[in-house]
Amino acid sequence: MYALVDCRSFYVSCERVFRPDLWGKPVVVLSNNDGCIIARSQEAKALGLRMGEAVFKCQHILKQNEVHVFSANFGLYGDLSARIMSVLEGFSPDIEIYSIDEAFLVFPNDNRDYEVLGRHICERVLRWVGVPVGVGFGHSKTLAKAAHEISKKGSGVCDIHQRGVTHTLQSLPVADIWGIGKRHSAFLNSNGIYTARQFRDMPPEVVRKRMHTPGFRTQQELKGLSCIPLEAVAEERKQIVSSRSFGTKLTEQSDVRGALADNVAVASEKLRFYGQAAQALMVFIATSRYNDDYYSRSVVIPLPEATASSRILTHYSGIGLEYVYKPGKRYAKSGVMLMNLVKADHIQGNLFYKGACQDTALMKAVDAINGRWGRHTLQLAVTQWHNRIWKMNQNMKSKRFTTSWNELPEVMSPCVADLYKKKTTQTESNGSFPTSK
DNA sequence: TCTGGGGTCCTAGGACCC
DNA sequence: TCTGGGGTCCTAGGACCC
Repeated sequence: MYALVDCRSFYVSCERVFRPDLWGKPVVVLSNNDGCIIARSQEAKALGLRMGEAVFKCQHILKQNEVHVFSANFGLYGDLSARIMSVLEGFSPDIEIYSIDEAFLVFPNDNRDYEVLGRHICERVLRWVGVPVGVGFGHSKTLAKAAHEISKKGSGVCDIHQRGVTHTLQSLPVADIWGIGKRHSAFLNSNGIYTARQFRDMPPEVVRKRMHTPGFRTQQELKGLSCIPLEAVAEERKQIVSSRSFGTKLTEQSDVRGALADNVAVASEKLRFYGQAAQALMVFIATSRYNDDYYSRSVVIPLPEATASSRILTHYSGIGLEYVYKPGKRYAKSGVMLMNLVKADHIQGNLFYKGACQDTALMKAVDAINGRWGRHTLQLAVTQWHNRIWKMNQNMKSKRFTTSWNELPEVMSPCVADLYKKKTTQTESNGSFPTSK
């Protein structure tokens, strides 16, 4: 039996852990640069705020309804996610961490009451971490996902077999099936298929012909035949991307070069963390896609030898930039993609290339120092970190409550709060600040 | 004026091999 | 006039996920 555990409005719930006063109030979390909405509380959804909506377009709704707005704080979300996953591991050793806010668990298929189990999971995660979750059960991952969809409208827990699969799939729109995206649901709708049940009962040859292997697998899964196995051990990464929109549009090549160097620093740190090296590097830059003169170029640079050195990768990113940079544009975004990844201890030498220094010891030292003192403590001079004008806008970011000693939340017990009040009134005149926390 | 970031899998078709 | 059969590798583009 598969279980899917999914956090409710995950980023919003993370913010609420340290702002319990925001329960029941409309809250949204914004993308990097505070550009658009990427998470909404139930109350915010009810106001008609849409996923991915540009902030400047719905500013009036946010203001009128006193919506609480947060800049993205991915460090906080990642840390709370890790805590939730470790709680879930206590329920089953067979776990696949599917995304930052979702995990699949596998349980023996016996006669136990799975909805009771589901409620235990919800209670424990809420009590131990503070984030509400929902749980769906089914004999395949797709059925567990479907059960979870249904659980959102009810108590937060659903065993699709207990409720009756056919009956449940009948109430699920085909577009809400895991693996059926926009294109396929439009195609299905145009052929009179609106519900998950109708899709499940379509002739398999038709599904295979029009939606190929992935669509066929999804259909099999809805019949209770598990085709998508649990991936308990994460596969090796095939590519690593780092890209960022700039806080302000860039026109100088040297600024773009600095931003690219930072993209390389972020991506290659991840690369080294996974013990991998890249055989090729893609560089891309773009102006705003919403402008008429949208300009976007990319170039792939094969490297003479696989590497994980930020110094070498930054060098090649500069060469790539020469190819794609066109003067006179207002650049909005840059990025790098590390490709054709191999294990760092299995690098194939190049017969016609003398081999560059891999900087292994240097990178190890850089990562150790940055790990201890923060990502931008040591970096290449080309980044021009302290003069960067591409800095992200993040004007409403919460603190690093769980990952920085200097930003621990302060808690006051009621009796201390009373003392604090008294002291504050007493000392207001001379301005000295009470120290009790 | 202002609009995010990071991934995977599958297929068709071209280019090549014997 | 008539021109085989069996394969691999690579890439671009499409579709999907969070």
